[in-house]
Amino acid sequence: MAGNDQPPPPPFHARPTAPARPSLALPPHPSVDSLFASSSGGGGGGGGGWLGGMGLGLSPGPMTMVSHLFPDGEDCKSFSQLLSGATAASPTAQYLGFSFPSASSAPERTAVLPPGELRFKQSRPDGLVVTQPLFAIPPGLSPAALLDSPGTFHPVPGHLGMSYQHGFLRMGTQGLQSQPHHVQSGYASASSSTAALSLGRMQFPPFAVSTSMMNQQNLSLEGPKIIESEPIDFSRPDQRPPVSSFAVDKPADDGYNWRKYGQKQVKGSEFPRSYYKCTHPTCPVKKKVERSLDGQITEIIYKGQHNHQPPKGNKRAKDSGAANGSSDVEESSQIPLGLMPQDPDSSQVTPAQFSGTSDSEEVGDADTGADEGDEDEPEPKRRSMEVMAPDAGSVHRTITEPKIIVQTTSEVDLLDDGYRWRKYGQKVVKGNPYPRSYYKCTTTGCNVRKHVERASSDPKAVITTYEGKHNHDVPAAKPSSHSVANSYASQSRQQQNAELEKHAMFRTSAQQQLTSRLSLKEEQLT
DNA sequence: TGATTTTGACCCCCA
DNA sequence: GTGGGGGTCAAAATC
Repeated sequence: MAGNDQPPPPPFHARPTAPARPSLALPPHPSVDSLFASSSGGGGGGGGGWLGGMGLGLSPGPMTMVSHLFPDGEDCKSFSQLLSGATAASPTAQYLGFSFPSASSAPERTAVLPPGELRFKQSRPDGLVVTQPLFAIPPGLSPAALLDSPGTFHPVPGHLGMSYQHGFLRMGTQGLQSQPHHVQSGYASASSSTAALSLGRMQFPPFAVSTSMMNQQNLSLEGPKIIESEPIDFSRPDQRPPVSSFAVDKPADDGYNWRKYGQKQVKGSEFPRSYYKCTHPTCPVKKKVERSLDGQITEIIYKGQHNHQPPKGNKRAKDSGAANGSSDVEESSQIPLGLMPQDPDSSQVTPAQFSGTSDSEEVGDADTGADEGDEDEPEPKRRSMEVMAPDAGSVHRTITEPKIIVQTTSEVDLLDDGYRWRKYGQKVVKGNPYPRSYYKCTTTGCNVRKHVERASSDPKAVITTYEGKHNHDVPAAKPSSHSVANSYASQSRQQQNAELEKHAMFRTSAQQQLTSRLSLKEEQLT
């Protein structure tokens, strides 16, 4: 009995946790390009619909991108919103350092902070959309909680730094929503992972981070700045920088046009499931998409096989391409967020396909150069390739996987994070005179990697992206001139590890797959 | 006005 | 046979 007989779905915070569902999204169509051809039936239509472009060529990029920006006068409680606002208009916040701890999938989205520290609840901003600069607050971070926490969010004057990363920010914001939802879930959603938020000198404990932040490719620094200024009182509308918004509400853009014909709260899942049909008259293909509150696609299941070619020059593609200003976001909205670990049960994802994922992490580029020649291609497109390994299959699954830690290291030792690393790659990225470097933890058996990227405008501004979780303790401390910085880093590490430790048990097989694939890739490189 | 989304209701499968 | 749950329909709403 569905529908009418069903009692209204319980509030998310009350919903039962769902088991981790490792899966990989494989659009039924092999054409990578089609993935990016913005299509999807989305569009016009009334009602609300899809929040942002889900990844996978997708919209809220798999994430639903939402478009609310802080309405004037509205009491903004969303930390992400606050940050977004600050970022957008206030130089003060132009250099906010975010530190996202590694990769383990966070089974729960509530990060318990030490007494006196911020407590990031499961709440996720509900569809925050900022034009730019976009600031990403990982889903799982409770803006409300953050702000409500006494004495927690007080940027140190002159140290309120924000990593001004376009791509990353865009990605990150994709899933943000304006209204925080306190979701209590034990579901090890791949869409979240622990992460440490670093605000200036403040090291916030791990919190859930959406996979939307996982793609390193978007981590390019564009004009990071460190500005000395008074802390912003985000609670004051008058101090909130103006921000514009745009709405991105569309289903996964995989080159085909889809029409949503239903949505339902599925038992056992904390996320609503949307049903789409290919709009082609005779095409039987359908797909089910589950999205998390922050708009991220947590799962996509394709059913059937297209019996036609992807529409060319579909409306979506045309529209998205023309979008001014927001086009960037739109574009990013189509970027699959984070890793799309292969479904352990699926044999449809090949290593090559997966490499696409790595590609998005740049590591892939450095390692294999597989994307040589694609450099001129829009990153979102390349990124989508990772996920889209469209194989006309009957059922494909996808699930986002958090995994990258992004942290600006203006105040933290650029490379000395306590672990030992071996540089295995470096790459010069277009538009950035400084090469991106790739490191691998030297500890045997540890597959953690990190990618260090310097801002083109300020070599001191670095984004370190961690991938994976250390399976060992921090090596004996080594002398460092950055004692202070390291103390923060150390503290952060401890918190991260503690959190990771806590989440370890929830690690999904998907992540294991990821690890194995990374290993494979590494082997291929060597 | 047409396309698309929303959403309650209905249908069907299965334990 | 019954009820739960997933999938689909279709009117209404929206753009």
